[in-house]
Amino acid sequence: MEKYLSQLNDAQLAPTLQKDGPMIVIAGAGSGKTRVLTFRIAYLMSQGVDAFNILALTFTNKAAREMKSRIASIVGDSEAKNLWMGTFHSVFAKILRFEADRLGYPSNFTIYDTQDSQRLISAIIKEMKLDKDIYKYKQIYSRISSYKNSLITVKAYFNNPELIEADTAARRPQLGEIYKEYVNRCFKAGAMDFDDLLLKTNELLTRFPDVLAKYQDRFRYILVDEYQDTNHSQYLIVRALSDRFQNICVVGDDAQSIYAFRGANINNILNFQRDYDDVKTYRLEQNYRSTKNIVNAANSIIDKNQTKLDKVVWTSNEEGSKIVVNRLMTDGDEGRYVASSIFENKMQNQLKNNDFAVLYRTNAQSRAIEDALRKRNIPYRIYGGLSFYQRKEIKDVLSYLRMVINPADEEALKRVINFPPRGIGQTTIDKLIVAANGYNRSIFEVMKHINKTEVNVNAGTKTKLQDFVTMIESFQVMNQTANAFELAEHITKASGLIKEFNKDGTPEGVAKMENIEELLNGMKDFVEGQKELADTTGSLAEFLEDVALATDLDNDKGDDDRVALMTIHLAKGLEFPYVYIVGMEEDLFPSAMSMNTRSELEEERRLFYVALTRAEKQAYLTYALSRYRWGKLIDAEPSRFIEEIDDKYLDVITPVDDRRQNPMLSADIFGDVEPSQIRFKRPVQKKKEKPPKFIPPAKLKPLKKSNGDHVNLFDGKLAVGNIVEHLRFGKGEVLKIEGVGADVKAEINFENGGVKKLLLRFAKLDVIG
DNA sequence: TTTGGCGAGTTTTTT
DNA sequence: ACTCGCCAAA
Repeated sequence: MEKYLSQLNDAQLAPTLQKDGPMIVIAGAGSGKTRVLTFRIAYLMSQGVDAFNILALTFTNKAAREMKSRIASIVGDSEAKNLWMGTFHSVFAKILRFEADRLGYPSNFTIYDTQDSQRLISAIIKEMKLDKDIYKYKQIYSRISSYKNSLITVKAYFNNPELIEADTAARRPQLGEIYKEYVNRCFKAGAMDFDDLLLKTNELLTRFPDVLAKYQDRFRYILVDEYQDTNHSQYLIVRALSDRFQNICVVGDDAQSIYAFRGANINNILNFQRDYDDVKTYRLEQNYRSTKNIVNAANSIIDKNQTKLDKVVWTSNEEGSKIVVNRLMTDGDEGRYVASSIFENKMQNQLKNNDFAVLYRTNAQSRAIEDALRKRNIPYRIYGGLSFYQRKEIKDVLSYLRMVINPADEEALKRVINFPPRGIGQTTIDKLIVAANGYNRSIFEVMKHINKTEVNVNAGTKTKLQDFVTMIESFQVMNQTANAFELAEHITKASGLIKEFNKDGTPEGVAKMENIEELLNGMKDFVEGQKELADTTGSLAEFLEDVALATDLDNDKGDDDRVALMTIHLAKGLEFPYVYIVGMEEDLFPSAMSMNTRSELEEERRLFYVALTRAEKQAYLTYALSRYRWGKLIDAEPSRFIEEIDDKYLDVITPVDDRRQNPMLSADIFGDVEPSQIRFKRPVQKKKEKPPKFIPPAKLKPLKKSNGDHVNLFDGKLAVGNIVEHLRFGKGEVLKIEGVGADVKAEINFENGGVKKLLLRFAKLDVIG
């Protein structure tokens, strides 16, 4: 052990060696907090603490895995095996499964993801015949979510006139009723949503003192990473569990608190000293990650925040290069700049792709970067966004699997009962739901005993329902002998899913098949991987739980060399030699939705702090003067955060007074103003079209006249028209064109010289002449 | 009951 | 572009 401890500096050593009692470690960015956590756990074990008695809560399951394997390399595999490490959600999901009967849940309960929850809420709103424009399901979901995270149960809600009044004032008096029905339906479906995993854990620990005592006794040493991002629900769990032994070690950085929007409460870290007696406070202030320039620049930003703990992060690393700031004309230019800069850096400094990360505020920004990287043949990987497991075809397969484990699962049932189509329509499903509510049974049970019920459907439909039940039950039988992979493979065939996706041989269908293929391969790996680890079973139920709680980072095998693209939120805790922070624009970063209050703006500033402190050697900040948002090209202004950094840390390569390089910036506009005063002003500028790009056959619709870009279409045959709207969304773009012609291959010549090739399919036309 | 066409929304961040 | 919900026609 000694030889390991010698790797720590004095500041890191002190918290590592404090065995007992409550302690908080305020750890600046890059100060080695993971190291402290790892060595502290190893040290506890070397002091005779049983791994069985240690609980460590981390931010991602991947972080937990990595830490565990490092601990294993110090204390040995067999010792480390009994450690409980993972995210709040995954650890307490396991405990809840074990204790489920206390709460009246089956131990095989489903975990609803956000989409499942939102669909259920949407269905309830419809059933209650409420106006969907007032009761927007997404808003209702986030309202219910925040109630749950504040431990406001349905009962507590109805006992709180203020809440009812607030929702009534917001023209949503039925919110409580929706909440009540949602909770009921989840319960009957044997399902918990993400927030329930924490809420029900709290319920379990409060209602059953013997259960509380059991886990208090078990988890004698508790460590919590990223404590600044815990919400009220998580806070109470930690308090309850640590209450008996008070051996609680929390690690965090108030400057990196970025999850207030999902209920994280920065006061949890600010008030820790108040919550426990004799708290020892440690500070890790030496940064080992970044250059002086980056550390100092980051400090100069966070200084602008009022709410913070005293802490001075410093480093003895080299000075390093200044932070490069670059202005581009459009988001496309921004992408191309990032791609060529990465390319040059790679060539000049012999770097690998995974030395680079591109960070952005919103997932939608990844597109322009992707396009540019692809053109340059630079391999990349996007983290987050729509995850693999949320794709339609994957969720369809998973829903069949969920039905096998928990046939009461309402959302899974509704997805697959008529997909592929088997003649069970909406009317029938509605009747089943009504009956299920009436009998207080699950929909599946009602279907199974359809002949004993009063459900009014005709004989043909009854047969179809029974066939479906029989099919699911046959899968359940198979699940007793076959492994998860074999079963899934069988289900994709037997359910008709494969036939459905192969039916028309479209590229989309092929892509979907490939995804299903990938899912099956993943399951195969899972089954084989679990065989080697004797402690787990590799069961289907386990696979589904992993899938429900896995983050995108967790799936990263880290074995391929790619540039990382991700949101700043996802980048927390990671580090890269070269970091590009793109979209440094007002209304984008800081987000337009987060500038109403000081605390919101301060959270955005902390987010910027997190982004900048990911960089080890070099950081780049870029912004564009115009950018496609909501499908439209809009003007943008540089982010205030660029101005907040002290100039001496910056290398601004496109100063605004450099009019030679930037013909767009004309003298008339700036007049005789000093360059410093005009720093971030920019002239009004004409829209600029994207360079030529081949797009596959486009759907073209005649539109009513509007004043958009004027272009000519031409072809050997006949096609004339105007582009009236140029939209970009998701991964593609649409030209809305008004014109006349037949099905023709055409090119669009833009006035600035660009060319687009199109197949025009005019559906409805105003024929001229 | 199914199917296709139409219109609306998408873009704040996530377990 | 893509998904989702709604509507009318088959």
